[in-house]
Amino acid sequence: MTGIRAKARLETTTEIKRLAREQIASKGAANLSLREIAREMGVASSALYRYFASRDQLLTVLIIESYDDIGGMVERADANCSRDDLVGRWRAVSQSLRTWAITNPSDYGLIFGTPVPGYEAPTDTIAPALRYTNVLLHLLADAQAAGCKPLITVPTTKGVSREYKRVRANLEIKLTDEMILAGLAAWAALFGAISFELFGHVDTVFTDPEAHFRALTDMLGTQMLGMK
Amino acid sequence: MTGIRAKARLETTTEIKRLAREQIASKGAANLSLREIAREMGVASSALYRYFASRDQLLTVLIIESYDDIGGMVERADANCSRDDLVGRWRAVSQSLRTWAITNPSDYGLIFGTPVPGYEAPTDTIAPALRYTNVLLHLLADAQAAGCKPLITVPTTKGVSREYKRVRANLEIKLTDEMILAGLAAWAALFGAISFELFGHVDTVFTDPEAHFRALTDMLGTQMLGMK
DNA sequence: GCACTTACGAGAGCAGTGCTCACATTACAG
DNA sequence: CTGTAATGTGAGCACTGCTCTCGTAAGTGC
Repeated sequence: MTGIRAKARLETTTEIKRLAREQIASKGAANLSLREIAREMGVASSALYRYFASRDQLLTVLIIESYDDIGGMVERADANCSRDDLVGRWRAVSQSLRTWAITNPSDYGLIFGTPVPGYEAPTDTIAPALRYTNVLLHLLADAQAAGCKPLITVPTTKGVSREYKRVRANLEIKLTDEMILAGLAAWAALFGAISFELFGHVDTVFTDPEAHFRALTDMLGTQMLGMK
Repeated sequence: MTGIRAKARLETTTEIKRLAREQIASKGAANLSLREIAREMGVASSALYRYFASRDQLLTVLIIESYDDIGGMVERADANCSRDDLVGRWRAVSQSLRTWAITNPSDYGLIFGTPVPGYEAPTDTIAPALRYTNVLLHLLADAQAAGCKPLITVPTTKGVSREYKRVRANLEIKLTDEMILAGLAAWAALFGAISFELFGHVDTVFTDPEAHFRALTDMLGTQMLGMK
């Protein structure tokens, strides 16, 4: 395997993925057609199977790349802020998420939308999927270290404490129950709002969804980061 | 059109829908196959087109029915509570939503998941889609009438106020900006949490997602309904 | 009760899909 | 320079949504 073939292979692979993304964007993931990709590339459809074992595998690769893309985006947005500007970091992170989602709606749907039936996310997707989550977790940890406390707290039941204990163990970050709850709430609201906007559940109501999104995330930030 | 044919038609129609739901549940909406339905019914595939103009139209009908189903569910949950027990109503509404979503995951995906590509939701779906939304809106209105104020408020910008003005006009309910923001935040968090749970983004973390969900909605209720 | 219309189902057919396989070609390695 | 492994081909299988023609059966007006 000298350079020539390897290079050609890489080029063909990326070209396939590029055309696949194009198709997904214009006609949706469900209508992704390998034959059409082949047609556009002026090649026999069977040739594509030298590069991807199946349609599903192609989709998986695209999903992993999307996870990495969004992860990098969020990491960069966070890194651009001064470490102790927690509110600013939260704003940057949430804004970058929404921006990415709007710029790549089909990729967002691929990740956060209805799972493809019978499609079991391979373990390869787990690590990339955690990248953006880790950014928020570190933000929460830093907030806690800085003495932030969520504004609203509710009495936690035994069951919840047990669950959050498990979360703590999984994450190796020792957040308080209140912080975990606040973080998960903000997380859910964030993706709920983005999904609503993207999947067309609010488009008849808002003309400027970004304004609302800013107000929403500001509120979430206030709740989550509380008084320092 | 005397009874006999009309009755037969109704029966066939419901049977088609039943089998379609079965298929969607087992293999996903994208893999819904009219031919397979026909096969299971022991009938020619073309016969189905006497009942539904296309696969998309069948999907639309199913979506509308799901909207009505979830709407009725939420309405009943709300109606079962004493009118002035606002916290209880919020709990009932959010719980019933999650329960419905978990009981009918494929229907939830149909409504709140990635839209089927190229599928433009017909106007017929708008009215049923508003049923469950109205329940929350009336809850918010009652809360405001009872003197509730959201706990956390953020300074609203001009842009947001303008947007919320439009919301108010559309809804014919005069909620304050703070109430609208709190309501939308709770709404987003609710569906974000349910989507995460259903679409498998948290199943590695929680063993008892309901406990967390309860804590989450309690917190949202506290924020939204505040001090009476 | 009879003729007419309408609803319904059958089955062939079109264009598309994912995927497989035997076969040729071509680039690389020893 | 020869053997091997990677690559592309094109036919083919089984499937899909959907259309069209055609025969039959059910309901309707007189």
